[in-house]
Amino acid sequence: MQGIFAQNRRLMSELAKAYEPQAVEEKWYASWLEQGHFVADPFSTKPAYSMVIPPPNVTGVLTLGHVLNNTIQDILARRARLTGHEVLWLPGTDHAGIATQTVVERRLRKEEKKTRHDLGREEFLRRVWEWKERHGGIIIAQLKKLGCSCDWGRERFTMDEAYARKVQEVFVDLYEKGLIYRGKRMVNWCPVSLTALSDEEVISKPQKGYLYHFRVEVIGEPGAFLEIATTRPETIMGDTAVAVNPRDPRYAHLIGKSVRRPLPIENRAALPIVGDAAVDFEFGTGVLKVTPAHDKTDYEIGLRHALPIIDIMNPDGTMNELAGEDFAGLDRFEARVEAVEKLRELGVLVREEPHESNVGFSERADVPIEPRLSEQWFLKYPKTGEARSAVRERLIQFFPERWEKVYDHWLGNIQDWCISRQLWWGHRIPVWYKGVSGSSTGEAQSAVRCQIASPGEGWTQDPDVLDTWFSSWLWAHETMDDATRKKFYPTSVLVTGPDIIFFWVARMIMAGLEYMHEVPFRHVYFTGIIRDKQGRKMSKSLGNSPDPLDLIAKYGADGLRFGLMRIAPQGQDIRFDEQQIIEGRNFCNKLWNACRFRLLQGPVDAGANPWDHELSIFAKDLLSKLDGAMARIESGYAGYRFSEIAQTLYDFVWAEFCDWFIEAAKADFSDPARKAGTLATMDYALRRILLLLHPVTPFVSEELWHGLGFGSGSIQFAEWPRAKGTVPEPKAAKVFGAVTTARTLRATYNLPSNKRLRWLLQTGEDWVNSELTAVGVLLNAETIQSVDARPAHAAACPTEIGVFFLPLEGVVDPSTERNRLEGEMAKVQAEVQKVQRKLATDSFVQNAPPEVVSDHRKRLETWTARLETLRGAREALGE
RNA sequence: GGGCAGGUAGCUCAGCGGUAGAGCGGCAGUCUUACACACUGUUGGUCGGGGGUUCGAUCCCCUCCCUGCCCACCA
Repeated sequence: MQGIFAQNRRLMSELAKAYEPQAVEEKWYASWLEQGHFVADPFSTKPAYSMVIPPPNVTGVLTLGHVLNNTIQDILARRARLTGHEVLWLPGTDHAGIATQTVVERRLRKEEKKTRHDLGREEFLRRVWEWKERHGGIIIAQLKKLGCSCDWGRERFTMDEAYARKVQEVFVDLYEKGLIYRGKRMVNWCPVSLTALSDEEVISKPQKGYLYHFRVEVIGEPGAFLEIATTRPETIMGDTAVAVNPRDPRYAHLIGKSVRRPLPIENRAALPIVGDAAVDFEFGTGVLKVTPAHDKTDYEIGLRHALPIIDIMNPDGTMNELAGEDFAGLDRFEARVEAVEKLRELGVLVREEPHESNVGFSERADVPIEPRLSEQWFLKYPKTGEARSAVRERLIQFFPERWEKVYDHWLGNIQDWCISRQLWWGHRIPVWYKGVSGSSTGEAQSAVRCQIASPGEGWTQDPDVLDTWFSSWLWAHETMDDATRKKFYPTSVLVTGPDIIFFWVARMIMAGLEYMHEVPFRHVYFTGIIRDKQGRKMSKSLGNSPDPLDLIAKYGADGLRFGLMRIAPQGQDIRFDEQQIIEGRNFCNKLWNACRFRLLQGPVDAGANPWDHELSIFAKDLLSKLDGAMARIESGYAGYRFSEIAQTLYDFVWAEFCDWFIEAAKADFSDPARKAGTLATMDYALRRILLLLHPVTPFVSEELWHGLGFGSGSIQFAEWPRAKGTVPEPKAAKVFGAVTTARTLRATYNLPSNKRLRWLLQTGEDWVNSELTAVGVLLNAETIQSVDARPAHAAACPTEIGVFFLPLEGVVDPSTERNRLEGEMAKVQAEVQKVQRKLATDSFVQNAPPEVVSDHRKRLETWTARLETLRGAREALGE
C-alpha cells in the first residue's frame, strides 16, 4: 500500500495545477476498451440492464443532439454497472436510405458528372458501400470521444447481412398475413428524390402565396359563370370536374350541369359539376376544381364520382404533354405563373388574393411534395391495439408522461404505411414478377411471388426498396442473438428524441409485440431538442450549431457532458450556451484540485470509516449533507431528472465540500486530535463523490479514483454508495452563518479579504470556544480570541454563535468610513421599519400560522442585526 | 382549426399556496498555505397581461398575449 501512495503522490504532484482532459480521456478510453469493460455477458448472473442506441445515420457526424442523447445513455449504463448490473448498450448505425443515397449521388455528380443511372444499379450500390466503408465510421469514432460505453463488438448496421435477411423475412411474413399489400394510391411524392414518402416524412410549412379566383362558363346557360378559387392554377389542365356542396343554396341547382375548363386552350373540355359534401362552402367561393391526379381530397372526390384521372406531371415535377403545348416541359412553379398569365389573357382571372396555406414539404429534399398517384407497397400496421394499451396501461412508461397522449393520438388515427421507396440504397422488396417488370408507375403483373430468393428463370424482382424505418423498427430485437435476447430483451429503457416518436418508437413497439410478443423496452425517455440562445433549432444553414468535437477539444468530454446535463431539464427544450460548458469544465477542475489538495495532506485511506473517529461538527455536517445529496440523486435517477442529478453534485462538491468543509478542515490539519477524523471524512466523502460523479464525468472520476488510490480496478465496477442515515449537525450551519456575517462586516469597511485581522468573539456557548481555530481560518484571521465584554473602538456584529468584534484602530480611516456607514444605516433602518410595520399592522399576520410570523421575525432579525452591525461600526469609529 | 410545452434577476434554470432562489454575468476587493477554470463580499426581479378563489397566489381556476413544437385533406 505504501508503494501505491508514494506513486500517487508523485503522480499528482507532477500534474498541472489545472485538470487537462485530453491525455486523461484518451488514456482511459483505451484502457476501458482493452479491459473489455463495456462487453455485455449474456450468461452473467447479475441482473440485466440494457439499451439499444438510436442508430445514427451512417452518413452522420456528431451533433449536440447526439451528445445529449448519448450522454444520457452513457450515464444510465455506467450507473447500472455501478449498481451491480450486467449492462448491454448496443451500438450501431442506420443505412438511412434517402440521406445516404443523396450524399453519394451528389458526389458522383460533382466528381464524375454522372448520375446513378449512368453507373447502373449494381455499380452504384458498390459505390455506396465503398463510401460507407470509408466514411461510415466517423460518428462511431466521435461517440467514443464522448466516452460512450457501448459494447462495440456488437456494433450493428441495418444493412448487415443477417439483419437485412430478417427485414425481408418480416416483409414476407406480413405479406403472408395479408398486412402488406400493393396498390395504386395517392402518395406523397418527392420530385427531387423521385420517390414516394410516408406521411411522417412530410412536414407542413406555412407558405405565402395567392388564392387565384377565375371564372368558368356554365355550358348551356349563356352568361352564367362559376367563380373558382385555387392555389394551384397549374393543375387546371388536369381538372376533370367542378364540385360544390349539395347543401349550398348558391350552387346546388347547378349540379349535373357542366362547365368549360379554360386550359389548356387547345383542349377546353367540358367538366361535370358534381355535388360532394367534402366541399367547404365557407372557403373561397365554395366551388372546388377537382384534380384527381394531383390532390388527395380531389382524388377521393374523383373516386366517389367515377371521374377520369389526368396526370399532367412527370415524376420530377415538370409538366407533361397532357398539360398541353403551352405547358409541357415547364416546371410546376413555372407552369403556375404561365397558367395565371393564360387565365389573364382569356379574361377569366377575377383576382389574386394573398393567401397563406400549409404546404407539405419533403423532409429530406426540402421541396414541396407532390400528391401523386402511383403503385406502391403499403403496410397495415400490426398490433396497433396492443401497442396502444401497452402504453396506456404503463407496461411501457414514458418520461415525461405527456408524450403518452401524443403517442395515443397517433395510434388512434393511424393510416397505412407506404413502405416502398423508389431508391436503390436499401432493402430490396422481396417480391418477384413474371413477365412484365414491376414499376412504380404500375402496370398489372401477370404473376407475383413474395419470397426472398428468386423463384427462377424469367422472374424479375421488384425494383423498389423499403423505407429505412421498415428496418429500424426491428432494431430492438434483431440486433441481438438468441442468448442476448434471452438475457437482455426487453431492454430497460430507450433514450430518444420526441421527433421520432412515430417514425421509430411507436413502430418498434408494434414490431416488438408482433415478433417478440413482448414490448421492446420498459421505459422511454424523451430528451429535449437543443436550440441556440435565441431559441432557434440548431441547423447547418443557420451555422448556429457548434461542433461537439471542438467543444470536447476545448473543455473536455466531461466538461461538455456535465455542462449539458446541468441545463437539460426533463424533456424540455434546451437552450444551448457555451458558457454552460465552460462551467462544466470549471467544475471538473474544481474537483481535480480538491483531490490534489487532499493528496497534499498525506496518504489516502481507501476504506476510511469516519465513524471510527471523533468527528468535528464540520465532518458530521458534511456526512449528513452527503446523505442528502445521495437521496436527491437517487430520486433524480428514478425520474430521469438529469439536471437535478448534475446540479446536486455541483452544489455538494463545490459549496459543501470545497467552500465549507475543506476550508474549515484546514484548521484541523495542525490539530492531531482532529486530523484523523477529518481526513477519514474527507476520504470517505471523496470516494463517494467520485462514484456519484462517474456516470456523468467518467474520465476525470476514473483518473482521480486511481490518483487517490481508491482501487486498482476501474471505478465503474466499484460499489454504488448508499445513504447512511446520518443526522444533521446544526452547529456547523451556525458557524458558517456567523462567518458569513463576520466577513460581511469586514467588507463593510472595505477591508481586503487577504488582510489578516485580529478578531474577538464574545460567546455564551462552550462549544463555540472549541471551534475558534476553525472560525479563524474561515475568516482568514490573524488571531481570534474569546472575550467577555465589548472592547472599545471595535466594530461589532451579532451572530448565532455570539458577537464578533473587530478592533478598528489602525485598520481603517475613520473620516472616510463614517459618511458611507451613515448612508448604509439609513437604508437598513427603512427596511427594519417596513417589517416592523407589517408585524404590527397587518391583520392577517396577527392571526397567521406560526411559520408565517416566524418568517417575518427572521427577516426582522436579519435586518436588525445588520443595522446593529452598522451602528456598531459607526460607533466604533468615534466622532 | 385542434393539442402540448414554455414565458421567474442581463443569461441558463430551480421553486409550484405562506410573501422569490442558485449558478454564471455585472460591480467592488483579493494571486488569503488545492483551484484566478479560483476566493470574499455585493448589486439585480410589481415571477408575460388582466380577472377570480383564498386571510394570503409565482404556485390553483378563468381569460388574453407572446414563443416553440406536434397533429389536421379546407382547395
